[in-house]
Amino acid sequence: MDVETQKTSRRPRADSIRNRERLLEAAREVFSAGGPGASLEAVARKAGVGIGTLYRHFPTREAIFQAVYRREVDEMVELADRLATEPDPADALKRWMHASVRMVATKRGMLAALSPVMDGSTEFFADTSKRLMSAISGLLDRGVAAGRLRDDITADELMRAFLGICYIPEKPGWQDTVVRLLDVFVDGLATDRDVRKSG
Amino acid sequence: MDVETQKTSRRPRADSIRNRERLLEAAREVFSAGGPGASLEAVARKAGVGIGTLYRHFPTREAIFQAVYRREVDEMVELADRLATEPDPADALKRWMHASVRMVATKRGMLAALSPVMDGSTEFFADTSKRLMSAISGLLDRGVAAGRLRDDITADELMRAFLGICYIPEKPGWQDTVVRLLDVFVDGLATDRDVRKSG
DNA sequence: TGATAAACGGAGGGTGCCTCCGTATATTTC
DNA sequence: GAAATATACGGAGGCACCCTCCGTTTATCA
Repeated sequence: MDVETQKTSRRPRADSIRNRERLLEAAREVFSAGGPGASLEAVARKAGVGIGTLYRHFPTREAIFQAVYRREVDEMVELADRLATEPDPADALKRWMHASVRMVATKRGMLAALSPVMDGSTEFFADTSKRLMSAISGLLDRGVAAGRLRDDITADELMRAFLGICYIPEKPGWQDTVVRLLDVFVDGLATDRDVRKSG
Repeated sequence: MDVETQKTSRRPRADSIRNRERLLEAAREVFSAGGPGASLEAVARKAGVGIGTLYRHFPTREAIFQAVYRREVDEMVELADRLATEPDPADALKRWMHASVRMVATKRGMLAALSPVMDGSTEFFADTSKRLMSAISGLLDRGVAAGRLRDDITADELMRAFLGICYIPEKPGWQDTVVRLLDVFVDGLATDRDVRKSG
């Protein structure tokens, strides 16, 4: 089962790896722009490969959605790790949320497209949301340990609040509103009111 | 413009009215079951009319979505009115939210399908959300007036909290979780802790 | 430098989207 | 009650997308 133990089989072909990469990049762009109605044939065209190639790499619509989503989550987790060195935990939390809002914004349609098909992907979402959770709780815990953030809010609640606030019907200025509300929320989390200067 | 003043033109044909009604009913069922991927031809088939008839009544995909959605909102508003006679305002609020969760649950896919197309419908959503708002604030105000609910939460905030809590990735037991969280929220709204018995 | 496993591309059959227009019928008029 | 006509109806047709299947191409291995 383990890839490392499969010495007997050939190693993956270079064009296969390259095309998979191109497809993921193209899908990210197409989904961002087109939302749920995005056509898989458009993705293949943008990637410069045949439609058959797309379907070999990602047998179902769900598979390619998930692959792109997983990549987004990776970036959010990485950003959280990078922000772990920030001097001010509340500020780090704000920055992480701001960046994540941008991702949620561009990927909103994708997530919307995903939910109806999620019957078989419960475990996939359990996994990714666990990773998101540990990213968010890393930032939160550090702030609590430093005595800079309240200790009566769990990472789970923080995530729910984050997603809930992001879930606002879009109108002009949408993202600004969300960012402001999130800042207010984090200000409320802070034990020290001085964080309010930023925004 | 007013229908009543149009005495000069013929009155609408009976079959037209009947078919429109059938289409709306069929659309409600198909969208509930199938989500955003639901086919308009399936709606026409279910309604027992030709596809052309569907498109004459609802020229765009958006139009039929909106008509169904408007009907749902009507029911939520009516329910709020009916609940206005409940003795316990907090209980009325809980009941309204429970029923609304059920609607959000079945219509989730529909709403998801709507958001990407919402460019031209900003004013439509402004209208319906205004009506939802007055329904919710009716229930809220009555509780505040009776001294049974806190007065520092606006209807707008209540609605945002309601929608935010509803926005949870679905997993088994999903709706139960939402109902419980909503109850907790309303309990928190109550000035008198005794309401906690229900649920 | 072959041999060949693996990947590639795109034709093709099916479905849905939406338009258009010839046909059918409900309403009105006489 | 019958003719006139405004109105609505149905579905064919052209286009895009979905997904499968398989003949062709090519990267790897010996």
